[in-house]
Amino acid sequence: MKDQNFFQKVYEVARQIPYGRVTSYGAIARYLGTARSARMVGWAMNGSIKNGDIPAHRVVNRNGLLSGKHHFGGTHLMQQLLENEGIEVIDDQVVYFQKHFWDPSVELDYYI
DNA sequence: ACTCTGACTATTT
DNA sequence: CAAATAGCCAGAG
Repeated sequence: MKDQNFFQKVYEVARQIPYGRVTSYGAIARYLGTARSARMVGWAMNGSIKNGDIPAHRVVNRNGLLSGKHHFGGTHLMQQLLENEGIEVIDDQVVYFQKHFWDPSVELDYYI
């Protein structure tokens, strides 16, 4: 097992994202203590696909843009999933992103 | 052991 | 205000 700790944490947090909510890579990274490793969060999400059970579609960049939609295999699968959860997505961007934003550092207390 | 890359973010031009 | 650049960490070749 090595330190997949990082990935593991990311997976756990991502898994705890409530239905109809979205968060940003940076928010997760910050929650994990590695605020500057937002990219790593995305990398972890990449593994989350094969890992499964990870609602990566609820994780977008800090702008609410579906940056990782291309990694979802499909074209607009990510957008469709979000819309299916009641999140308005226009032009690959989450509308009222701030309103749907879910900050793990705040909602999940400060530790996992 | 070294280098490159990447689903980001903040800053500067 | 929009676009370009740099900084950043950690995994994979």
